[in-house]
Amino acid sequence: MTSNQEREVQRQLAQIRRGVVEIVPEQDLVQKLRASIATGQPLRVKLGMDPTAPDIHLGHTVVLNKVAQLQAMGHIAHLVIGDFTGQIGDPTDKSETRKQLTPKQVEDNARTYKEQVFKVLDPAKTELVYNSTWLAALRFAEVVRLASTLTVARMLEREDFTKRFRENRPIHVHEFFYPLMQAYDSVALHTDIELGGTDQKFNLLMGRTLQKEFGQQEQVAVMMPLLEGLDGVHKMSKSLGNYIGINESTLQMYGKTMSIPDRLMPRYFELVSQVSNEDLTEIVRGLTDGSYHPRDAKMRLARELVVRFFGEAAADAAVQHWREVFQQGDIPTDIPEISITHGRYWVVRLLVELGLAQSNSEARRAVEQGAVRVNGQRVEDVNSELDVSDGMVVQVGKRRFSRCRTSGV
RNA sequence: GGAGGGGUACCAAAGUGGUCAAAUGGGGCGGACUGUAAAUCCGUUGCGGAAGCUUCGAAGGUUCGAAUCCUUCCCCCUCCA
Repeated sequence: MTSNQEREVQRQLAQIRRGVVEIVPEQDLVQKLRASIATGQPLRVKLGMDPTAPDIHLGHTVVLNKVAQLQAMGHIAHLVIGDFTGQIGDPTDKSETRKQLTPKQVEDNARTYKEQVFKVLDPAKTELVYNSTWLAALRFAEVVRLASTLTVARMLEREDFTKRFRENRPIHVHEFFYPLMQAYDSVALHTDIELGGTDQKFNLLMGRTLQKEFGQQEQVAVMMPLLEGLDGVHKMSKSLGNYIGINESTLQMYGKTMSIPDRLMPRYFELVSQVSNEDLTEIVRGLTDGSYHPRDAKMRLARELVVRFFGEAAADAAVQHWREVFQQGDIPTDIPEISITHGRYWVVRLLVELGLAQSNSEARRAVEQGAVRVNGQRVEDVNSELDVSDGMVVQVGKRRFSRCRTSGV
């Protein structure tokens, strides 16, 4: 190995290390990088995606960014659509067995994925694969063999299993198969590096176990931190509603970013921003010693995100919009339009019609609490009847708007 | 297969015949204050334009009246086999 090559190994290693929580084991990674650089063979990087919820958010991009980085170094990525594993669902604290997706749903979700994922990944260096391809083909005898490689005690090392076990909550036997199947993906793909959040540690390590069992070189597990969502506490997830989707409108993206708790700014800059290391250090320092206003940091981040996914022009518009609506309290220009039949409506019903309230009771409460405005005018009386005109703007609280589009003539 | 414990609203958790649409806490939503931040304070949180209706694992039953008592069933947990 030439010294140039060794330098390249160190360069890649240093880059890979950025932002990661843990590389297990790092020594294996070094060896793989050496081999790859010496032979010119790219490493095979695996990232699994659950096809049940096809919307990608910033939390996902933490890992995706890392994959993109590896691609930039010349390695190739296998994006595994877990259409088979998705039937079980990665065991969590609460989730019960998931309902099986139809092939059509999987296909739809996969398509949505592709669109979004390639906003981050390099399509030329990405192979999209479905794990049903190999998992569905396994015979029971082979499954038994897989299962025989590990013990219940080993399974219970997994934190959520231990926890449930300890708390006397149910653990279904089939849930044990999830890590096994994910691990088998690595066998099927001869994976060199598997990426995942820290919550994936157990599964990632299982891949090593199984690969060894199959006489393969063991993969390296690279774990990224879990990004906290808008609430600042729980990890970003769609089901918790605390996410920023990369497919959301520019205004949503900008606005939601602005609502992230201040204290998360250093973390967001580290994990989702693409600022240089030097800038990052500078930003964090400023936030810490108070010389950099957290709001300004957020504006910078919010702008960067919108630029990245939608471009400069969109970002400028988003900034301007945000200033108008939230700093000056105007009605936003770009709000969802709901078509509605022309006519006279009881406020409560109108809110429900427009999707601004789930039920009459909820709508009534909103009015009673002074949260409802029509064209900027507060509606005080629950019994009000309103004539709906085209373009009328109805607002609940500070953030929910709908514009009426009277249908027909 | 046997013995015992348990299933209450978004979550946690009280309630063991009426005063329970169900305490309390968390979460959510709204308001005030702000920077769509944090903290704090206040209100609200089954459905229903009202009368009222439905809710405490499910279905029946006892009762003037049940989340509370009885029966059957489903599910979870523990110990034993």
